[in-house]
Amino acid sequence: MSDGLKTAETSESIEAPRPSNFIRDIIIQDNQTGKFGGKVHTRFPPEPNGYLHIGHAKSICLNFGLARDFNGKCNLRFDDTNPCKEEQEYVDSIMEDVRWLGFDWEDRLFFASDYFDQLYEWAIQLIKAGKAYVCDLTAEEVRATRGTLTEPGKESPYRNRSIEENLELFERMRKGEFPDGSRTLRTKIDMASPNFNMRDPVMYRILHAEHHRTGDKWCIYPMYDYTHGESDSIEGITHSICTLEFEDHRPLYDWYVENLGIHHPQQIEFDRLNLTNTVLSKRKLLKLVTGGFVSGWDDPRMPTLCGFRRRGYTPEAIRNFCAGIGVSKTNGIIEFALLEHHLREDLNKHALRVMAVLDPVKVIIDNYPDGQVEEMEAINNPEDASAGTRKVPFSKVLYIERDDFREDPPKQYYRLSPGKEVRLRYAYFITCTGVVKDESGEVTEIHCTYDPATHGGNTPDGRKVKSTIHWVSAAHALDAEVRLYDTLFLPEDQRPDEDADSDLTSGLNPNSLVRKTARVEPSVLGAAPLTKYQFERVGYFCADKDSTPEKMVFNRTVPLRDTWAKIEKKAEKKSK
RNA sequence: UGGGACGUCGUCUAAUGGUAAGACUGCAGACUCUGGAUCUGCGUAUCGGGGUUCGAGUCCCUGCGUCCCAGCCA
Repeated sequence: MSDGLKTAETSESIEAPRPSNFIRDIIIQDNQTGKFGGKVHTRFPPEPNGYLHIGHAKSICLNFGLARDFNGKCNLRFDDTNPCKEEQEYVDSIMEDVRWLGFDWEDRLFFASDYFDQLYEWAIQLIKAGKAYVCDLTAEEVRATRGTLTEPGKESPYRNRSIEENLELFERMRKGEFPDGSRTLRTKIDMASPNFNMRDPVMYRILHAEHHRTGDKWCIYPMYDYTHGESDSIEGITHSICTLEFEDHRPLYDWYVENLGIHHPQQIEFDRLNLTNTVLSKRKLLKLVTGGFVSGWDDPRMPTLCGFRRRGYTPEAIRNFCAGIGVSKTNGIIEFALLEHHLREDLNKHALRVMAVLDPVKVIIDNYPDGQVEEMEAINNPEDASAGTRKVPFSKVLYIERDDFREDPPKQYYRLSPGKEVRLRYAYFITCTGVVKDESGEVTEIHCTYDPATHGGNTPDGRKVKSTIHWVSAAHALDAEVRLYDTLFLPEDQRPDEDADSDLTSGLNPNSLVRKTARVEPSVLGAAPLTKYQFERVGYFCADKDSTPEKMVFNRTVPLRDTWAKIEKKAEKKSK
């Protein structure tokens, strides 16, 4: 069956097969009927008024992915019709993020503003056809005459101006003879339509504002509805994929290309991404940045692509996530855990293992020679033999994780405790012989003995130990700042995006960022920003852009799954 | 209460008139020099009511629920 998908000849790629979805079905059908001559041409059309977030990633993967899978093309087009909100900074960041995600628009970088001249010509064409008119009503008056959900609107008193007068007025609008908001060019359709978008929608508004690309060439700017379909048409787009809220706009989209008599792409709507405990609305993200609630668009707690990148997420993980969630028209919400699943899956395969202690307590190995240092061989990535091994210094005084020792161990706890033996990863078996405490009762030193025969962590007598813990040599470890992230919003609020005008600030998690000084094995010294590690038994970390050889800084990308924490939590619940 | 769309495990997606499947989550276990990874097992779903049909998640009727629309934003 020829369904337009890559055939054996072109699909040598090892990428997982993509599940079908209703949009692929439409394309397959279009290819069979020859609707677009078998061509598939999509576009990703961001407005440059903010940074891209994970929701955009879904659209990017969809549009570029469809083009790739059906041997088509995908354009990058900036929908820059509103000079008041759009900036070059956003254009630059969007291009960087699309590339980082792994997609390439080749030579097809476009701007809706590239089409302003053509759009203007077409507007004149519609005026001449008696299908558009200049309206002198103010914004308030237009609103007042638009009607309601159940009542039709009223026709504008200017609706039946002569074509000549409309032409002249529109020309004078363009020349800048009228102040902002004093007039609009409106499409003459139907003020009684049950669809508001058809009640004589505005095509052009007067805006004496400098545009980031066209400068002061224009003081009238086309509206989204008048611009989008024509831009698609100009670029030869076949399938114009957008989110559900534009469903009501489709009749207008169709109206413009039909009445202009130009190529008619097919608009298809899909469900936008919602993620639990995450805010994706542009307005709210902007507020988080401008309100100083985060350090910027790339704050590692932000769901922006640059935020995820800085946090240590990989493009592969995000792409796999987008492929995994599917595409439909159901308005749902994806659990954040699914994103983390794909993240861990990728990081597990690629991140270098290293030992770091986040909450250190001193261990002294009483029978280990003073001043002796041994280089222990450690595996860099058990999932990837080609990553090789490294040497980690070992000595008499070490740090281990405070949580890896219990003076009074609960049931099922099999790490270090008095009289118990554990393995120090890649080093020796040690047995706890006693502790030293301060006045407050906190353990300050754990004393142990080691078994010299267990060098490297192996036993000649084959004896087993229940637990292997990580460590660093006190004299050799680096002090590094680690930034531990939790959700930006209170964990119990699964839908912080739901309420359009929620306060935001009251729902913020005060513990979303915790800084600590960790002790890290020396091999990480000088790691470049974005270098990814697994701090063994703790989590995945990534060197931050603030990191320097003098002061290393690591972001916790995501913790490792912690089975013990679960067991303990359950036991706690039980005892209550 | 006008119009547009959508209702399948806790979550997301599939099944295109013919055994309701997969992933994530959860639970139980195996294994392990990471309580990581891996492996095994378990569990839960067709919004309700009618109808058509040998057979309905799928088609028809009807009810209910959810989302979107009254920007000179996109």
